[in-house]
Amino acid sequence: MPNSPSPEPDEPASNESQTTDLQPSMTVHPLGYSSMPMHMYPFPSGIVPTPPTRSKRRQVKNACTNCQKACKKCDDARPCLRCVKYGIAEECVDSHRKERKKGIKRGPYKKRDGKPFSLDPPYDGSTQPSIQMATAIPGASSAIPFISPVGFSPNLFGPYPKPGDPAIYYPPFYLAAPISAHGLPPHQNGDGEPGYHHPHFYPTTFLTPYPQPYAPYMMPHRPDGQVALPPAHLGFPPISARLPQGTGQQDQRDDRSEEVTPS
DNA sequence: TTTATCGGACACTCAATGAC
DNA sequence: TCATTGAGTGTCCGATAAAT
Repeated sequence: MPNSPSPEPDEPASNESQTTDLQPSMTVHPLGYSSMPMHMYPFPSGIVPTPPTRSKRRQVKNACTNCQKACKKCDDARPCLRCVKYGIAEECVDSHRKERKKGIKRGPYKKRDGKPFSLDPPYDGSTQPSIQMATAIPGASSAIPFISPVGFSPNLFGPYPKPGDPAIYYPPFYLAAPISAHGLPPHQNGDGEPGYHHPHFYPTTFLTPYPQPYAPYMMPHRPDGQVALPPAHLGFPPISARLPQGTGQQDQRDDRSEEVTPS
């Protein structure tokens, strides 16, 4: 049986770069996508980087004990999404990592034919990486200041950027107006209902005013039991107003809907 | 049909090693 | 001292089994 109905919306391995994954490719893809299937990537057809090279699979530094035990994808948040989904958030704790052995003798290293390799020609600034073509979407900008969700380290969304690293590109789909199943923004789809309940439009649930890899319903809870939400001045409706009713996540959305108050 | 299990491919870390 | 190598270890994909 295929895995499709699996409770884990994991990225399929088939979407990941087959190991042409020499070091340079590690920085090709923007962060946050590692937890999103490639077919959901917000690149308009024709702009999607081709051939469909898989991005390197990214791993969390430390999976929780539950995910580790289940051999399932975890995330950096505690509780992790999987534990929250399964209602075992209180059991979501970092697994213990063994200490690496020291003093192991290693044989003489062989040199790899001379020079450092590079898959890509040196970037001279005159051309844009194909992935950045997504900025061609009207109204979008790549100059989006990164805002970390309340209570979350910026590192949660990136490969631990270091000082001097180039700015991380976050695709404009985070900013684009959501399109409902009727082709209208939420609340305008003709029946007065939020337009986010069609599974074929699942990607729109990722629309969020700031870059983060979670669907809105996946927004992690803060220690006070509420969930971080974008500031109201960004003009986004409360998440509770644009999510399907009656899902397993409903309770989570409800207790944070009042978190957004116009300022 | 859904959920659980787990083998194994892949990713990551970092001490040992080698070049300068 | 710094860069490179590659073994050790962890993560999690995806196939399969079991449960419902």
